[in-house]
Amino acid sequence: MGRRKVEIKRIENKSSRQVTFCKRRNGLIEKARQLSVLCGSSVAVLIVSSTGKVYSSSSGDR
Amino acid sequence: MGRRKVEIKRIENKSSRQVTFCKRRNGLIEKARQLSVLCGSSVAVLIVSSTGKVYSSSSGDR
DNA sequence: AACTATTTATAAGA
DNA sequence: TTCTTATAAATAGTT
Repeated sequence: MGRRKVEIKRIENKSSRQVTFCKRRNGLIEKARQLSVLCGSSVAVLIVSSTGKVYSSSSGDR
Repeated sequence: MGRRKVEIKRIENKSSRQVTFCKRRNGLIEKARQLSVLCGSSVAVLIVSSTGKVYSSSSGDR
């Protein structure tokens, strides 16, 4: 969903990968929240970046 | 992303909720897979439907 | 379950 | 790097 179609394979450029990680991580968590609210389901997401940082969200947080 | 803008609040109609759950659950899991591949990260998603069915995915599955 | 009109996410660019 | 915008992708309502 951007200026160009992107293949789903590892992004080699480190800074591009970092930017994409940040954007898509936020997007994924928002999608999880929406699914939870719209459908009354419980959703948990756990993400560990390639550098080892952990990000998580769950419908129980709110 | 549909014919109409949708408010993020519980869908009251049961069959609509079921259809939306199925579509968005699949979408969420695909987004998780893409994030994992693009950015070399580990991603796990756990979903429990309002009827108690459990769905999960993790980058380790593959 | 398959189809599109439309909204939303986001890849590049500023 | 924070904001913008063109385009790809997801999906709401329809068939």
